[in-house]
Amino acid sequence: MDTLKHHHVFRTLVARLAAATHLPPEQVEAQLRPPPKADMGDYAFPCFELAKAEKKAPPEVAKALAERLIRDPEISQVTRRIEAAGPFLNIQAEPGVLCAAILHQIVEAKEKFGHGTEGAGRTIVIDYSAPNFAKPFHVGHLMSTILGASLVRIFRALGYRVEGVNHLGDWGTQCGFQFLAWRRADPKEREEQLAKRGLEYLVELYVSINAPGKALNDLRRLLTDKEIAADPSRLKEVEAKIEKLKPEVDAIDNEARALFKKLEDGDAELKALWQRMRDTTLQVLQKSYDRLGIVFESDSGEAFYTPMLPKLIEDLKKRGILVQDEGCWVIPMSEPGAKKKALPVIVVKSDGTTKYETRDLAAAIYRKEHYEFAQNIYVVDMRQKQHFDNLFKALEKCGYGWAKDCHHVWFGLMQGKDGDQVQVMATRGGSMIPLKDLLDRMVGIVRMIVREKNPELKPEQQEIVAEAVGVGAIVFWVQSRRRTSDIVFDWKLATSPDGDTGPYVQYTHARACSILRKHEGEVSPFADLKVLEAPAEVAVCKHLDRFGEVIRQAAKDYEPSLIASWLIETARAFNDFYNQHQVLKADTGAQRDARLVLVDATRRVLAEGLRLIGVSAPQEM
RNA sequence: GUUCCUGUAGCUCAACUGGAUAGAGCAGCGGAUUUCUAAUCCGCAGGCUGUGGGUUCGAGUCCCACCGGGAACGCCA
Repeated sequence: MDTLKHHHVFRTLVARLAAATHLPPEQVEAQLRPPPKADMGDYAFPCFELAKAEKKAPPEVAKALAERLIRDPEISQVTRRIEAAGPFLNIQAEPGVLCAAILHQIVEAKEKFGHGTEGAGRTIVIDYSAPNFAKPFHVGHLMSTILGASLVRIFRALGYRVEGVNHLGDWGTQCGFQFLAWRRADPKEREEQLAKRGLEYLVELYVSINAPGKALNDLRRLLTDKEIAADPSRLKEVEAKIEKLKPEVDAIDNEARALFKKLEDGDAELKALWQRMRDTTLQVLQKSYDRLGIVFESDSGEAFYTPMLPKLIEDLKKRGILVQDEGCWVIPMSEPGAKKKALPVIVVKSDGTTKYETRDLAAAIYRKEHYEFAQNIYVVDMRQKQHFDNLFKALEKCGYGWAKDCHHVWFGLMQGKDGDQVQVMATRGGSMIPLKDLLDRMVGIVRMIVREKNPELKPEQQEIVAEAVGVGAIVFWVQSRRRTSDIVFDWKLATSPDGDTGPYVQYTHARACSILRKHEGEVSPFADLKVLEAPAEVAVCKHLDRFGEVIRQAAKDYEPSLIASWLIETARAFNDFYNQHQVLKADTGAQRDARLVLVDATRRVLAEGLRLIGVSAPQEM
């Protein structure tokens, strides 16, 4: 399964350690880890389990093991120091040998270093981004979009065939709201506005038609406010306002629902309008995807699956999986023995229309038939956890064993800060920041820095760098936290160019490229890499060595942030090396040649790591 | 009310899935440039890991309770 290839120093240690302890090599490999501090050594082996098996104290076992290994001729060729430190066995590899072993792997594998073939012949479907029809692309969409696109790249690096699907929210009652707003607008003006402002105008329509509904919600929220609840006169006032507003909101809701039903029933005029609105949306989205370097294999949204619904529903009814409940057709979710009744999944609403659950069922089945996936992944925020739990359970109830291959990769919410109030960014509330604004602002900040730091760069080159570093900074910011925590959007934090950021890693990469550029020649393939013995050199190599392991962990946990933090650590190690040692003006030619290999390897691996998380790597900045 | 996330330095986050003295960045203070890019590097300071119990050789990590923050709770998506 795990085809991670280790260099010969590591392999030797595992083999000899396994022989000395009589443990299976896999177990030794799993336990062998770097100690907390670099001066303790390169590898540490905890002796707790071994001690348990031998019924001895761990420090005693560690000591005996150390004495044994020191006398092992194979081990002594690759190690400099082996010692017991309490219950741990610490091993320092022979520095030059270790550096050479690691760098040889990179020189050989080039861009493929760290990649794997464990996914060969298997397909993964990743459903991500999925913005809604006729709504703006804002910073709230960043998480799914960036996380999903990154997972696509990571799984491809491990040999999987990956199908990225942009499951557009282009069907449902919301379309009815959009149509209603369109109908209420002046026919001449709406054409002009759509031609001139495109998506922006559609968003305006959507916000305006939802304004009464939002006002009603706000009023209802006031009812639970302690201060108001305690004051009968104000409470009455609020209740009166609600009563007054309710008929209007109900009317809008009913009309919108009716319009959506008409669309779903096949009304040609609405279908044409729908197509125009969809095209307008996609056209604008494409600009953002281009800037982020994202390409989807499919943009089949919810609408794509609607033709499959009647047959699916008929089939489920026939098999007795769908049952009637309060006018709806549902899949019951309650387990026979459970004490609490779980709510059923509604597949057909009482007015005969379908829900997004219906389309998600059809989509999953279609993907299984069409792609034969090994995994079907949904990159959607945590609010929909229950929805996906239900969806997967429903698939199971439909008799699909592959339901277990479906995963909801959830993430925390992007929240806006309004004074002390923290709330989720939403289109309805109008509190969201368009993605374009955020990217433009960051690019602007970077543009100023480029002009200041690198004035000899040609203006058009400066602009390319500003775009790459600006967009990269935002992408890195999103990727630099674990996906499970919420983000409170803060302009200052999101757009900072200093510290543990994308620009830091990009700058490090550019520095490495700069050395190679100044070298003006080939990096010698015959360099004697064993001369790389300084602690800073060894530290860089050890970081590079971890790349493959980090990619695999990121794939296993669906957590690209692991690559982001590894990039920071690796860049830091390289900058430390850069500060301490000269490359082009090294003391000896042998040292220079070996360090050039190190610089070249670092440059390669950093660029690849950045690519995997969706950040570009300019050669100068 | 039920369920699910979350709580670590002033702020934003890590901690290799139960291992050694809990680490980075920002902000603050002090240093390093006759040098391949100073968008860098080094040092100082900053902590009862929300609180209380439990599990064991060992807990930020697992279990229970409580407190604070966020979210979901069928005919929206």
